[in-house]
Amino acid sequence: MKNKNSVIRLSRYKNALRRLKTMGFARIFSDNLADAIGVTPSQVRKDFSIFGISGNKRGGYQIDELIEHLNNILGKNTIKHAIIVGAGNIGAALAKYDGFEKDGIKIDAVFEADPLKVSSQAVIPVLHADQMIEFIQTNDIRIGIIAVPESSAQQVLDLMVLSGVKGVLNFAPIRLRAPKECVVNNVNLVLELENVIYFSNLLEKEAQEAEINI
Amino acid sequence: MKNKNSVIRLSRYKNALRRLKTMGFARIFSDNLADAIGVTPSQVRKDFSIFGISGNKRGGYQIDELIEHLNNILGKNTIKHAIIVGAGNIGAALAKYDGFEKDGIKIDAVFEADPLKVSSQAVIPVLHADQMIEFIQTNDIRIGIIAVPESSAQQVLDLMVLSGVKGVLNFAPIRLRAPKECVVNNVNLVLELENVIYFSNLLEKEAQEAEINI
DNA sequence: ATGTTTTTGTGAAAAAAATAACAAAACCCC
DNA sequence: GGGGTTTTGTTATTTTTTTCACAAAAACAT
Ligand SMILES: NC(=O)c1ccc[n+]([C@@H]2O[C@H](COP(=O)([O-])OP(=O)(O)OC[C@H]3O[C@@H](n4cnc5c(N)ncnc54)[C@H](O)[C@@H]3O)[C@@H](O)[C@H]2O)c1
Ligand SMILES: NC(=O)c1ccc[n+]([C@@H]2O[C@H](COP(=O)([O-])OP(=O)(O)OC[C@H]3O[C@@H](n4cnc5c(N)ncnc54)[C@H](O)[C@@H]3O)[C@@H](O)[C@H]2O)c1
Repeated sequence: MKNKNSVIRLSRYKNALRRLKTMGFARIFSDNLADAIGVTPSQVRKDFSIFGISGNKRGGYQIDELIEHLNNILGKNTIKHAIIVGAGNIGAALAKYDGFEKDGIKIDAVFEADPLKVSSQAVIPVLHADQMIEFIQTNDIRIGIIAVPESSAQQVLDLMVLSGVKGVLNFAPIRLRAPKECVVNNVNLVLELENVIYFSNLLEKEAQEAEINI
Repeated sequence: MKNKNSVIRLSRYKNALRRLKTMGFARIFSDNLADAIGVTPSQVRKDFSIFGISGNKRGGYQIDELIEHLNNILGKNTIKHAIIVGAGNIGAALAKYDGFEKDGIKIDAVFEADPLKVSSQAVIPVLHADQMIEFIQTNDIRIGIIAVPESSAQQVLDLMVLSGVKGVLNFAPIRLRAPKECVVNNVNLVLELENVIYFSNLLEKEAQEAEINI
């Protein structure tokens, strides 16, 4: 898929822009934005160029306009509805998190297999897993978050796809198979941490070698 | 940084291998592994080639040997100690998660600013944030996880770096600045979800256009 | 007005990553 | 033990991503 990284960066820019806006900026230059998310100014302009975003020579970009534009590209100008499956550690944490709502993503419900964890009167209702298919269909949900154990993840995904879900964020550390009409994005936190460990080890090793070569 | 993606995939391979091993395999071919994590067999062999991992022509790879080798490269043959800062939604979820320990990562303590959340007798003790620096130094902690609000994240990182932390996994949705001797890896879940939304929208759009062009 | 400075937008170049291609080794079967 | 088959390991090729570089537009100064 071409420009995958650009899209990810667009989200980052939007994020940074919101912060910069609350800091009182009305306009922004490619190098401010670059600095805010840690890329080169060229990269910023290139990304914008790819998606047809333009600013003003010497005047930079109007923040409000830019955010609007980014939201349009990212399909975020209408509220997006999503569900979470699995009301365990991570599922519950996500359900309580207010950062999604701030970004126009509304978690409509959580689905859980364990009847003891069901609580349909909560702010974000926790419903029984059996109700998931119907809920997805009647509420036309397109986005799902999988927070169930590895062993049930594929099964949950299959049900989601069957019901009409088109995009999934998966926390189970396993590769899920989906038909090509459904996007699956995996978040593997162990892997992320291992990665940190690897690169920090590498840095330490390099530092030691540099010391020897003095 | 060169080969960054290869390193990430090495962790994936290791993960898949553990699963394949419990399924009874003793040997594995590049195409099995490729299939398990969703890449091409060439990619698998290329990755291994880069890190000097070799198998047997026609015999594939001995799983145990391979895991051992990957662990060595990833610096995982000794237990890695880490701390979490912030005992909120995500911090608590991570502390309870058993997936880290399975992978040789031990969370030694959680640090929290709110005295009401401190509970030093818990399985993984939740200590007061004031004790962090000393704990890191006396226990020689190199890895930290940041699970505090955006507004305190940079401050926490600075303290960590000061105390000797060399690698950080950050959940706050903000770019943190670290000196180059400390690696910072960001996990931004809102962004991950936005990404899913973008690409699923794209797919739907493409599907619609394809329909028109029949 | 005219020159100077700043900053964008993009095409060209470089770097990095992924894929393909295939020789060589290892095994199998007869 | 020779011919066929499988699978690695690596080099070559292609694709993708990032960076560079600079012309042109806009703002400013004088
Ligand atoms: N907790 C973490 O910090 C963390 C970190 C990284 C990855 N993960 C992954 O996230 C997933 C969930 O982790 P967790 O720690 O929240 O586990 P958990 O056991 O706390 O929660 C899982 C929940 O899913 C429910 N469940 C099981 N099957 C279900 C089904 N078919 N339909 C609906 N609900 C079902 C269980 O009843 C349970 O409440 C796991 O795959 C785990 O590997 C978790
Ligand atoms: N909860 C989620 O699902 C989720 C998802 C994505 C991102 N995040 C991010 O993760 C971070 C934490 O989110 P959360 O939902 O767990 O928030 P939370 O408010 O539940 O938890 C934050 C905790 O950090 C503590 N804290 C604040 N300053 C501290 C300091 N200096 N030292 C130690 N502890 C301190 C607070 O007392 C609180 O207990 C935030 O940056 C958030 O944006 C959370």
